[in-house]
Amino acid sequence: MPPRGRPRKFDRDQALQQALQIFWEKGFEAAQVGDLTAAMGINPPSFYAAFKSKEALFHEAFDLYLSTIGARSITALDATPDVRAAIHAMLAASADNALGAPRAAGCLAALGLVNSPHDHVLRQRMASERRAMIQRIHIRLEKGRSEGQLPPDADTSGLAVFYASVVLALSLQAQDGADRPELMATIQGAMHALN
Amino acid sequence: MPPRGRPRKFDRDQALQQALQIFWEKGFEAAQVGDLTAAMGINPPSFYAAFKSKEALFHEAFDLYLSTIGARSITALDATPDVRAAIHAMLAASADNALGAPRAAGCLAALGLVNSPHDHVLRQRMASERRAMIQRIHIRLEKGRSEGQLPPDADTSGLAVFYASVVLALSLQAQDGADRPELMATIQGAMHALN
DNA sequence: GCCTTTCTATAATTCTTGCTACATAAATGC
DNA sequence: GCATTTATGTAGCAAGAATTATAGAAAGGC
Repeated sequence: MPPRGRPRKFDRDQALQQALQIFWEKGFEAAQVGDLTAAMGINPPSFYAAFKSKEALFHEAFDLYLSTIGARSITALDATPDVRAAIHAMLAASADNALGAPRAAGCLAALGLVNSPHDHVLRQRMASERRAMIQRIHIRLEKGRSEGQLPPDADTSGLAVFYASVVLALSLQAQDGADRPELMATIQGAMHALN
Repeated sequence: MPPRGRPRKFDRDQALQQALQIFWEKGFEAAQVGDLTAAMGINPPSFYAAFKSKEALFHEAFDLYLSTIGARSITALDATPDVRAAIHAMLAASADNALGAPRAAGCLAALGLVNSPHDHVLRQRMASERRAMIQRIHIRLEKGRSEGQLPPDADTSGLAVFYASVVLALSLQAQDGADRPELMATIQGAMHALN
């Protein structure tokens, strides 16, 4: 049966996607509620009734980002059999995401709230996501080593930190308007660490 | 002869240095005028009389940053004879700057105003500084190649983009609380691109 | 000594921005 | 039909932040 009161005139999921675009393009702070409601096609009261607050909306939008856009590089990392190819595929997916972002915004997880206070909840969530990325890369490298694709004495944890940093750098470059060849040059340079 | 009216009770240069610390630690937007005046030990009217506006003050503080802190990596880059050692010295200087920054803020030029609108004057100045860094690295690599320290077919412009991106990544990592060993691992990984 | 000039201190003022009150509309359940 | 529930739209509130008005203080010039 349908819910009790007057039904929504807008689609919540679609509005969330619009909100993600705005957050991604402008960042959390620069995206103001007026921008969001305009893109979502709703008014402030509907906004707050459906999403609680700007911060809560960002959490939801970020969930959506991770499960769709962000998941691509993780999939590339885990689903590619050869470890070098896997790292390359992850970096290529990151570059694609950065280039496909609205107004060259780079990765939302990489750059989100970078200039906010350290104790900001959302900032800490971004940082925690970045740490998780280091972990994922480390695990993948360890798997590659155990399969004999890397030398036994490879510094996998150092390499994990390095490749995570390259993902961040790709986003920063994209924000500065770098094009695909420039990002590819960065990836190519980074791949030498595995030779 | 001394200037006409009542003399300042504070030292302008010293106040500027304090302001730089605050901007560096918190970023342009998060550093509010109250934080700045508190650190500078002055009141808002003195602040505005001496520095025009928060934005003008940031310009001055950034000048100071470039000519002191930022200059260290450029000096390291230019003053080291061997090109590989020069790149390594530049990265090490960047890591030092990032680690020495107040509250692990990373490089001011690398991360400043990253989440601000693209048309913000200060943001564009940061971006322009980052582009200049790519240029400097490129020139240094070209010099090294002409001196026979790099293979004749080395992709110096691609490598320049890559190493500039590593500088950015070091700052982002430092903001997330990375310690020296982690930054050194990133540098070590990056150095493989020159082998 | 007094005028002019420039700085200092307290206390607003103005502008932005996230958020909400209020009145109204559209659905369900009895 | 009427009460209940939930959504919409207009208009505005409240808090925060950059900036300034006003009065008074400290120097030089005559």
